[in-house]
Amino acid sequence: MSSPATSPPQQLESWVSFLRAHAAITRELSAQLQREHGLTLNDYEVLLHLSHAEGAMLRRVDLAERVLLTASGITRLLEGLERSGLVCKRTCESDARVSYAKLTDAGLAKLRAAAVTHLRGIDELFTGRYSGSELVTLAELLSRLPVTGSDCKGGSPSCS
Amino acid sequence: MSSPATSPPQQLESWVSFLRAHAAITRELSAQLQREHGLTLNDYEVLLHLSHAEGAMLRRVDLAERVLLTASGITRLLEGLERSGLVCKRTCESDARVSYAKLTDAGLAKLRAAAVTHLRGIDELFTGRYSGSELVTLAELLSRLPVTGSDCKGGSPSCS
DNA sequence: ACGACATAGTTGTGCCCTCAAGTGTAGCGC
DNA sequence: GCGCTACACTTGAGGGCACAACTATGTCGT
Repeated sequence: MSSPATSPPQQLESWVSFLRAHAAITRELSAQLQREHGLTLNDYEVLLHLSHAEGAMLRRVDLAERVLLTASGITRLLEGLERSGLVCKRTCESDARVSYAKLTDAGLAKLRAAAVTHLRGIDELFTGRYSGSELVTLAELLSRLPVTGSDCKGGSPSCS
Repeated sequence: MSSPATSPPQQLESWVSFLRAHAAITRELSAQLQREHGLTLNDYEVLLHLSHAEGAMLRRVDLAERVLLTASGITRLLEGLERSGLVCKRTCESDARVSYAKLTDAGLAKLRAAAVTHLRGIDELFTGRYSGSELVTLAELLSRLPVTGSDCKGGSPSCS
Protein backbone atom coordinates (compact mmCIF):
# COMPACT_ATOMS: atom_id res chain seq x y z
CA MET A 1 0.00 0.00 0.00
CA SER A 2 2.91 2.32 0.51
CA SER A 3 5.07 1.61 -2.47
CA PRO A 4 2.66 2.66 -5.21
CA ALA A 5 2.29 6.02 -3.55
CA THR A 6 5.88 7.04 -4.02
CA SER A 7 6.98 4.95 -6.97
CA PRO A 8 4.55 5.41 -9.83
CA PRO A 9 3.69 2.34 -11.86
CA GLN A 10 4.97 1.85 -15.34
CA GLN A 11 1.87 3.17 -17.09
CA LEU A 12 2.51 6.59 -15.75
CA GLU A 13 5.46 7.04 -18.01
CA SER A 14 3.30 8.13 -20.87
CA TRP A 15 1.69 10.71 -18.66
CA VAL A 16 5.05 12.01 -17.54
CA SER A 17 6.28 12.19 -21.11
CA PHE A 18 3.12 14.00 -22.00
CA LEU A 19 3.62 16.61 -19.32
CA ARG A 20 7.26 17.18 -20.02
CA ALA A 21 6.84 17.31 -23.75
CA HIS A 22 4.09 19.83 -23.45
CA ALA A 23 6.12 22.07 -21.20
CA ALA A 24 9.18 21.94 -23.42
CA ILE A 25 7.36 22.45 -26.69
CA THR A 26 4.99 25.19 -25.69
CA ARG A 27 7.75 27.09 -23.97
CA GLU A 28 9.81 27.09 -27.12
CA LEU A 29 6.89 27.77 -29.44
CA SER A 30 5.65 30.56 -27.26
CA ALA A 31 9.09 32.11 -27.15
CA GLN A 32 9.35 31.97 -30.94
CA LEU A 33 5.97 33.57 -31.44
CA GLN A 34 6.69 36.25 -28.89
CA ARG A 35 10.13 37.08 -30.21
CA GLU A 36 9.16 37.29 -33.83
CA HIS A 37 5.59 38.52 -33.72
CA GLY A 38 4.76 39.61 -30.19
CA LEU A 39 2.03 37.00 -29.83
CA THR A 40 1.21 34.39 -27.24
CA LEU A 41 0.27 30.87 -28.15
CA ASN A 42 -3.26 31.73 -27.09
CA ASP A 43 -3.21 34.98 -29.02
CA TYR A 44 -2.33 32.99 -32.07
CA GLU A 45 -5.05 30.45 -31.50
CA VAL A 46 -7.62 33.16 -31.03
CA LEU A 47 -6.65 34.81 -34.30
CA LEU A 48 -6.75 31.43 -35.99
CA HIS A 49 -10.21 30.59 -34.73
CA LEU A 50 -11.49 34.00 -35.74
CA SER A 51 -10.08 33.59 -39.22
CA HIS A 52 -12.04 30.39 -39.65
CA ALA A 53 -15.28 31.81 -38.32
CA GLU A 54 -18.18 33.08 -40.36
CA GLY A 55 -17.53 36.76 -40.98
CA ALA A 56 -14.24 36.44 -39.07
CA MET A 57 -16.06 37.09 -35.82
CA LEU A 58 -17.08 35.08 -32.78
CA ARG A 59 -18.84 35.65 -29.51
CA ARG A 60 -16.40 35.97 -26.67
CA VAL A 61 -17.90 33.06 -24.85
CA ASP A 62 -17.56 30.77 -27.87
CA LEU A 63 -14.00 31.88 -28.30
CA ALA A 64 -13.31 31.03 -24.69
CA GLU A 65 -14.62 27.54 -25.16
CA ARG A 66 -12.53 26.93 -28.24
CA VAL A 67 -9.23 27.99 -26.83
CA LEU A 68 -9.98 26.53 -23.41
CA LEU A 69 -9.80 29.74 -21.48
CA THR A 70 -12.19 31.14 -18.91
CA ALA A 71 -14.37 34.13 -19.71
CA SER A 72 -12.11 36.45 -17.80
CA GLY A 73 -9.07 35.11 -19.59
CA ILE A 74 -10.67 35.97 -22.91
CA THR A 75 -11.51 39.48 -21.76
CA ARG A 76 -7.91 40.14 -20.84
CA LEU A 77 -6.49 38.48 -23.91
CA LEU A 78 -8.76 40.43 -26.27
CA GLU A 79 -7.86 43.62 -24.44
CA GLY A 80 -4.32 43.21 -25.67
CA LEU A 81 -5.34 42.20 -29.16
CA GLU A 82 -7.66 45.19 -29.41
CA ARG A 83 -4.95 47.54 -28.24
CA SER A 84 -2.75 46.18 -30.99
CA GLY A 85 -5.53 46.62 -33.52
CA LEU A 86 -5.63 42.96 -34.47
CA VAL A 87 -9.25 42.46 -33.47
CA CYS A 88 -12.13 44.84 -32.81
CA LYS A 89 -15.32 44.76 -30.81
CA ARG A 90 -18.75 44.45 -32.38
CA THR A 91 -22.02 44.56 -30.55
CA CYS A 92 -24.87 42.24 -31.32
CA GLU A 93 -28.10 43.86 -32.50
CA SER A 94 -30.44 41.16 -31.28
CA ASP A 95 -28.87 40.60 -27.88
CA ALA A 96 -27.26 43.44 -26.01
CA ARG A 97 -25.41 41.09 -23.73
CA VAL A 98 -23.14 39.64 -26.34
CA SER A 99 -20.23 41.35 -27.99
CA TYR A 100 -18.31 39.86 -30.84
CA ALA A 101 -14.60 39.85 -31.45
CA LYS A 102 -13.85 40.48 -35.09
CA LEU A 103 -10.57 39.93 -36.88
CA THR A 104 -9.27 43.09 -38.53
CA ASP A 105 -7.28 43.22 -41.75
CA ALA A 106 -4.20 43.87 -39.69
CA GLY A 107 -5.07 40.86 -37.59
CA LEU A 108 -5.36 38.62 -40.61
CA ALA A 109 -2.06 39.88 -41.95
CA LYS A 110 -0.42 39.25 -38.59
CA LEU A 111 -1.85 35.77 -38.46
CA ARG A 112 -0.53 34.97 -41.94
CA ALA A 113 2.90 36.19 -41.01
CA ALA A 114 2.98 34.38 -37.71
CA ALA A 115 1.70 31.17 -39.24
CA VAL A 116 4.88 30.75 -41.23
CA THR A 117 7.03 30.81 -38.12
CA HIS A 118 4.60 28.85 -36.07
CA LEU A 119 3.96 26.01 -38.48
CA ARG A 120 7.66 25.59 -38.95
CA GLY A 121 8.12 25.46 -35.20
CA ILE A 122 5.39 22.89 -34.75
CA ASP A 123 6.91 20.75 -37.42
CA GLU A 124 10.35 20.93 -35.86
CA LEU A 125 9.16 20.13 -32.39
CA PHE A 126 6.19 17.92 -32.92
CA THR A 127 4.85 16.68 -36.23
CA GLY A 128 8.24 16.37 -37.86
CA ARG A 129 9.20 13.68 -35.38
CA TYR A 130 6.66 11.23 -36.73
CA SER A 131 5.78 9.46 -39.92
CA GLY A 132 2.43 9.95 -41.54
CA SER A 133 0.88 6.84 -40.12
CA GLU A 134 2.27 7.52 -36.68
CA LEU A 135 0.67 10.92 -36.81
CA VAL A 136 -2.66 9.31 -37.58
CA THR A 137 -2.25 6.93 -34.64
CA LEU A 138 -1.24 9.71 -32.35
CA ALA A 139 -4.12 11.91 -33.39
CA GLU A 140 -6.55 9.10 -32.76
CA LEU A 141 -5.15 8.37 -29.33
CA LEU A 142 -5.05 12.00 -28.30
CA SER A 143 -8.57 12.60 -29.51
CA ARG A 144 -9.86 10.35 -26.77
CA LEU A 145 -8.67 12.66 -24.05
CA PRO A 146 -10.99 15.21 -22.48
CA VAL A 147 -11.37 18.43 -24.37
CA THR A 148 -13.60 20.57 -22.23
CA GLY A 149 -13.41 21.04 -18.51
CA SER A 150 -16.96 19.82 -18.14
CA ASP A 151 -16.63 16.28 -19.41
CA CYS A 152 -14.37 15.23 -16.60
CA LYS A 153 -15.94 16.79 -13.57
CA GLY A 154 -18.54 14.18 -12.93
CA GLY A 155 -21.24 16.21 -14.59
CA SER A 156 -22.02 13.83 -17.40
CA PRO A 157 -21.55 10.10 -17.66
CA SER A 158 -20.32 10.47 -21.23
CA CYS A 159 -16.73 10.21 -20.14
CA SER A 160 -16.94 6.66 -18.97
CA MET B 1 1.08 30.26 -50.34
CA SER B 2 -1.79 31.94 -48.58
CA SER B 3 -4.11 29.08 -47.81
CA PRO B 4 -1.81 27.01 -45.65
CA ALA B 5 -1.30 30.01 -43.47
CA THR B 6 -4.86 30.22 -42.26
CA SER B 7 -6.12 26.68 -42.73
CA PRO B 8 -3.77 24.26 -41.04
CA PRO B 9 -3.09 20.98 -42.79
CA GLN B 10 -4.44 17.72 -41.52
CA GLN B 11 -1.35 16.71 -39.57
CA LEU B 12 -1.85 19.57 -37.22
CA GLU B 13 -4.85 17.89 -35.71
CA SER B 14 -2.71 15.82 -33.45
CA TRP B 15 -0.97 18.93 -32.27
CA VAL B 16 -4.25 20.65 -31.56
CA SER B 17 -5.55 17.62 -29.69
CA PHE B 18 -2.35 17.58 -27.75
CA LEU B 19 -2.69 21.17 -26.69
CA ARG B 20 -6.33 20.96 -25.77
CA ALA B 21 -6.00 17.70 -23.92
CA HIS B 22 -3.15 19.06 -21.90
CA ALA B 23 -5.05 22.16 -20.94
CA ALA B 24 -8.16 20.26 -19.93
CA ILE B 25 -6.40 17.54 -17.99
CA THR B 26 -3.91 19.63 -16.11
CA ARG B 27 -6.55 22.13 -15.18
CA GLU B 28 -8.69 19.43 -13.64
CA LEU B 29 -5.80 17.60 -12.02
CA SER B 30 -4.43 20.80 -10.60
CA ALA B 31 -7.82 21.73 -9.23
CA GLN B 32 -8.16 18.33 -7.56
CA LEU B 33 -4.75 18.53 -5.97
CA GLN B 34 -5.34 22.05 -4.79
CA ARG B 35 -8.78 21.39 -3.38
CA GLU B 36 -7.87 18.26 -1.51
CA HIS B 37 -4.26 18.84 -0.55
CA GLY B 38 -3.35 22.44 -1.27
CA LEU B 39 -0.69 21.44 -3.78
CA THR B 40 0.10 22.50 -7.33
CA LEU B 41 0.93 20.01 -10.02
CA ASN B 42 4.49 21.27 -9.81
CA ASP B 43 4.51 21.07 -6.05
CA TYR B 44 3.52 17.46 -6.34
CA GLU B 45 6.17 16.70 -8.91
CA VAL B 46 8.82 18.31 -6.78
CA LEU B 47 7.85 16.21 -3.78
CA LEU B 48 7.82 13.14 -5.97
CA HIS B 49 11.28 13.77 -7.36
CA LEU B 50 12.64 14.43 -3.90
CA SER B 51 11.15 11.20 -2.62
CA HIS B 52 13.02 9.28 -5.28
CA ALA B 53 16.31 11.02 -4.70
CA GLU B 54 19.20 9.74 -2.65
CA GLY B 55 18.63 10.94 0.89
CA ALA B 56 15.38 12.57 -0.22
CA MET B 57 17.29 15.67 -1.18
CA LEU B 58 18.33 17.38 -4.37
CA ARG B 59 20.15 20.49 -5.45
CA ARG B 60 17.77 23.22 -6.47
CA VAL B 61 19.26 23.43 -9.90
CA ASP B 62 18.78 19.72 -10.51
CA LEU B 63 15.25 19.94 -9.28
CA ALA B 64 14.60 22.76 -11.70
CA GLU B 65 15.81 20.68 -14.59
CA ARG B 66 13.64 17.73 -13.68
CA VAL B 67 10.40 19.58 -13.35
CA LEU B 68 11.17 21.89 -16.23
CA LEU B 69 11.10 25.10 -14.30
CA THR B 70 13.56 27.97 -14.28
CA ALA B 71 15.84 28.54 -11.33
CA SER B 72 13.70 31.37 -10.08
CA GLY B 73 10.58 29.29 -10.43
CA ILE B 74 12.11 26.71 -8.13
CA THR B 75 13.06 29.31 -5.58
CA ARG B 76 9.48 30.54 -5.40
CA LEU B 77 7.97 27.10 -5.40
CA LEU B 78 10.23 25.87 -2.61
CA GLU B 79 9.44 29.00 -0.64
CA GLY B 80 5.88 27.82 -0.37
CA LEU B 81 6.81 24.23 0.36
CA GLU B 82 9.21 25.34 3.08
CA ARG B 83 6.60 27.55 4.66
CA SER B 84 4.30 24.55 4.79
CA GLY B 85 7.05 22.46 6.31
CA LEU B 86 7.04 19.89 3.51
CA VAL B 87 10.65 20.45 2.57
CA CYS B 88 13.58 22.07 4.32
CA LYS B 89 16.82 23.72 3.28
CA ARG B 90 20.21 22.10 3.70
CA THR B 91 23.49 23.69 2.90
CA CYS B 92 26.31 21.88 1.18
CA GLU B 93 29.54 21.53 3.13
CA SER B 94 31.85 21.30 0.18
CA ASP B 95 30.30 24.06 -1.89
CA ALA B 96 28.74 27.03 -0.21
CA ARG B 97 26.88 28.00 -3.37
CA VAL B 98 24.55 25.08 -3.42
CA SER B 99 21.66 24.48 -1.14
CA TYR B 100 19.67 21.31 -1.09
CA ALA B 101 15.96 20.86 -0.77
CA LYS B 102 15.17 17.96 1.51
CA LEU B 103 11.86 16.23 1.89
CA THR B 104 10.61 16.28 5.49
CA ASP B 105 8.59 13.55 7.12
CA ALA B 106 5.54 15.75 6.78
CA GLY B 107 6.36 16.17 3.11
CA LEU B 108 6.55 12.45 2.57
CA ALA B 109 3.25 11.96 4.35
CA LYS B 110 1.67 14.67 2.26
CA LEU B 111 3.01 13.12 -0.91
CA ARG B 112 1.61 9.73 0.04
CA ALA B 113 -1.78 11.22 0.75
CA ALA B 114 -1.84 13.30 -2.39
CA ALA B 115 -0.69 10.41 -4.53
CA VAL B 116 -3.91 8.55 -3.91
CA THR B 117 -6.00 11.39 -5.27
CA HIS B 118 -3.61 12.19 -8.00
CA LEU B 119 -3.10 8.72 -9.38
CA ARG B 120 -6.83 8.22 -9.46
CA GLY B 121 -7.22 11.49 -11.32
CA ILE B 122 -4.58 10.58 -13.86
CA ASP B 123 -6.21 7.27 -14.44
CA GLU B 124 -9.61 8.82 -14.95
CA LEU B 125 -8.39 11.48 -17.31
CA PHE B 126 -5.50 9.86 -19.07
CA THR B 127 -4.27 6.33 -18.64
CA GLY B 128 -7.71 4.87 -18.07
CA ARG B 129 -8.72 5.82 -21.57
CA TYR B 130 -6.29 3.40 -23.17
CA SER B 131 -5.56 -0.28 -23.23
CA GLY B 132 -2.22 -1.62 -22.13
CA SER B 133 -0.78 -1.87 -25.59
CA GLU B 134 -2.06 1.54 -26.55
CA LEU B 135 -0.34 2.95 -23.52
CA VAL B 136 2.92 1.43 -24.68
CA THR B 137 2.48 2.89 -28.14
CA LEU B 138 1.62 6.27 -26.73
CA ALA B 139 4.56 6.28 -24.37
CA GLU B 140 6.90 5.42 -27.21
CA LEU B 141 5.53 8.17 -29.43
CA LEU B 142 5.59 10.78 -26.70
CA SER B 143 9.09 9.87 -25.68
CA ARG B 144 10.35 11.19 -28.99
CA LEU B 145 9.31 14.70 -28.19
CA PRO B 146 11.73 17.21 -26.70
CA VAL B 147 12.13 17.01 -22.97
CA THR B 148 14.49 19.78 -22.05
CA GLY B 149 14.49 23.28 -23.33
CA SER B 150 18.02 22.79 -24.56
CA ASP B 151 17.51 20.01 -27.06
CA CYS B 152 15.46 22.17 -29.35
CA LYS B 153 17.47 25.33 -29.21
CA GLY B 154 20.45 24.12 -31.17
CA GLY B 155 22.48 23.44 -28.07
CA SER B 156 23.27 19.80 -28.59
CA PRO B 157 23.26 17.72 -31.75
CA SER B 158 21.54 14.87 -29.93
CA CYS B 159 18.15 15.92 -31.19
CA SER B 160 18.79 15.21 -34.83
C1' DA C 1 -46.21 42.92 -15.60
C1' DC C 2 -43.03 41.00 -12.17
C1' DG C 3 -39.77 38.29 -9.89
C1' DA C 4 -36.62 34.17 -10.32
C1' DC C 5 -33.23 32.32 -12.86
C1' DA C 6 -29.87 31.93 -16.68
C1' DT C 7 -26.43 34.02 -19.55
C1' DA C 8 -22.58 37.39 -21.37
C1' DG C 9 -19.19 39.94 -20.01
C1' DT C 10 -16.10 42.73 -16.73
C1' DT C 11 -13.30 43.59 -12.72
C1' DG C 12 -10.66 42.69 -8.20
C1' DT C 13 -7.49 39.76 -6.35
C1' DG C 14 -4.03 36.56 -6.17
C1' DC C 15 -1.04 32.64 -7.77
C1' DC C 16 2.45 30.83 -10.74
C1' DC C 17 5.84 31.50 -13.79
C1' DT C 18 9.39 33.95 -16.59
C1' DC C 19 13.12 37.23 -17.76
C1' DA C 20 16.68 40.25 -16.38
C1' DA C 21 19.64 41.89 -12.99
C1' DG C 22 22.11 41.20 -8.78
C1' DT C 23 24.73 38.58 -4.78
C1' DG C 24 27.85 35.31 -3.17
C1' DT C 25 31.00 31.50 -4.04
C1' DA C 26 34.33 28.42 -6.89
C1' DG C 27 37.86 27.45 -9.95
C1' DC C 28 41.41 29.03 -13.13
C1' DG C 29 45.23 31.48 -15.48
C1' DC C 30 48.92 34.37 -14.51
C1' DG D 1 47.33 36.44 -4.33
C1' DC D 2 44.34 38.83 -8.05
C1' DG D 3 41.23 39.37 -11.46
C1' DC D 4 38.03 36.55 -14.78
C1' DT D 5 34.74 33.72 -15.91
C1' DA D 6 31.44 30.15 -14.46
C1' DC D 7 27.93 28.70 -11.47
C1' DA D 8 24.05 28.46 -7.75
C1' DC D 9 20.75 30.99 -6.20
C1' DT D 10 17.72 35.20 -5.08
C1' DT D 11 15.10 39.28 -6.05
C1' DG D 12 12.30 42.80 -8.69
C1' DA D 13 9.17 43.54 -12.21
C1' DG D 14 5.75 42.01 -15.14
C1' DG D 15 2.56 38.92 -17.71
C1' DG D 16 -0.90 35.21 -18.11
C1' DC D 17 -4.37 32.92 -16.09
C1' DA D 18 -8.10 31.44 -12.70
C1' DC D 19 -11.71 32.14 -9.28
C1' DA D 20 -15.17 34.82 -7.28
C1' DA D 21 -18.06 38.69 -7.16
C1' DC D 22 -20.50 41.98 -9.79
C1' DT D 23 -23.31 44.41 -13.64
C1' DA D 24 -26.31 44.15 -17.36
C1' DT D 25 -29.38 41.83 -20.19
C1' DG D 26 -32.53 38.16 -21.71
C1' DT D 27 -36.13 34.43 -20.71
C1' DC D 28 -39.63 32.09 -18.49
C1' DG D 29 -43.48 31.01 -15.26
C1' DT D 30 -47.30 32.83 -13.20
